[in-house]
Amino acid sequence: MNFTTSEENYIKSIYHLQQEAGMVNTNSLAAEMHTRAASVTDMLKKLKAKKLLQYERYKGFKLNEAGNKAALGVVRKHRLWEYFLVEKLKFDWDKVHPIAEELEHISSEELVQRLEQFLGNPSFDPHGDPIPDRNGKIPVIKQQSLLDIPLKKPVAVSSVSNQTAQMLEMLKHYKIALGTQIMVTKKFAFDNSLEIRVLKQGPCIISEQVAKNVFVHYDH
Amino acid sequence: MNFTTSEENYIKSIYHLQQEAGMVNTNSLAAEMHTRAASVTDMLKKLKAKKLLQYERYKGFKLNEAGNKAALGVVRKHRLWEYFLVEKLKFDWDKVHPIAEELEHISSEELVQRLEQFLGNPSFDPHGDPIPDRNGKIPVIKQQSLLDIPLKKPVAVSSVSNQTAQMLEMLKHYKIALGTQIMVTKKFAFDNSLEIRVLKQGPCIISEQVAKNVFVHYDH
DNA sequence: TTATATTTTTAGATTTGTCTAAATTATTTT
DNA sequence: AAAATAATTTAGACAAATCTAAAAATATAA
Repeated sequence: MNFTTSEENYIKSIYHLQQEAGMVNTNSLAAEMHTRAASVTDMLKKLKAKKLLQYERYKGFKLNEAGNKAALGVVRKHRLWEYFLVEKLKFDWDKVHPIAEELEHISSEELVQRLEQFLGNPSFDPHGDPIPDRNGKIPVIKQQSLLDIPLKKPVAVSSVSNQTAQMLEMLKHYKIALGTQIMVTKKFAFDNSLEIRVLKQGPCIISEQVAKNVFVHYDH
Repeated sequence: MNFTTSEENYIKSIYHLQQEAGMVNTNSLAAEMHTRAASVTDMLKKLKAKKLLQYERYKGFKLNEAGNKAALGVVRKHRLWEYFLVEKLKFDWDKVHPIAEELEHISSEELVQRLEQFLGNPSFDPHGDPIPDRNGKIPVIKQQSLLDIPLKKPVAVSSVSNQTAQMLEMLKHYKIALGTQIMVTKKFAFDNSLEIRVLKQGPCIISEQVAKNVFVHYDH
């Protein structure tokens, strides 16, 4: 099946909202996509006609099997291109998202497979997000928010869930990147901020909002 | 200045027709782009409004300085991506054109510059066509059609002007690629076909139509 | 449980790029 | 130079994706 760029963008956004928020509705999708509720309704009809989602007017909607598969295909392309941009073209990891948003719509299936091979079949993109394989299968790792890590346990950063340019800029300032080793040295009950120690850096304090979006795994 | 995909495609086609045929008119452009003359007229008005070409109704049209620069930007992206596809992703040279047609519309200027550097600043794409630099400057080499080469002079293939899949498939069959060393051993007056000797291959005969599109330079 | 607020959908318009068919301008032929 | 032919443009329509404003359905609150 072939999709327009616009259809792919809708499918991908629905997929992400279903993952992260669980709850998707017309307005939240419109907000996510910086468009209007009426436009969402229009597209939902088209996607239903293409049998990519269940949809009854006023009753909500949800990707079906085919829709999920389509979404994973776009996510796969996006993350492979991000990996390419960072690892091969040496872009900073906080600059690649908008470019990958364009590249993810290039249609050639052979291109994606050759790109994947060229990159060495990576499992995670530069933000730590898993790259689905050609069958849509996603690798999993056990990871927890930095907020939930006990004191003095060494951990390594495995992904960052908030990927706004602002967030990534801030992490760069703290010298926190994927794989960076971290230890939580103090927790402040007042505002849930954390004092952490970044490997080879002095201690620093990060807010609850930052910590919530940094995911780590135990490092031994 | 930013252009739509459609605008870029028109600009690029006008540029190519101006190079190769010298003569461009509404119908030939429509034919080149597999569209209708009326659509061409519509787009010409838009491109004129954007000051990319001279155009007076019924009087013909021609890219101006800005239009030429825009065209060279698209050609540059196309050829860099073709180089990437063949050299890095190991695509056959006769398969890359349609994919590069999509990739050439990715807008990031930084992407193009990093890609160029990653590829080692190549001067020619996998079909032997010159890659404009970031200022639109095109490298030149002295080359001639195989038709015009005297007997027994060793030459190397430098480019192929007809880049249809059919042509490229045929050259692959003859084991002729860029840089391949060739010698013309006989010319037949009857149909202007040539007997040639491809390095490390037995002699073979190619038609005038093929020879006309194979460009070579002297090889010493 | 009626009234109010929120969410979602429809109706109708707009933009971009395309098309067909008819009209206009230019070119060629006799 | 008039008539025939070819090239080009206009007029009007259409599809995709979007929008605004209003209507309809659902959810929440008094």
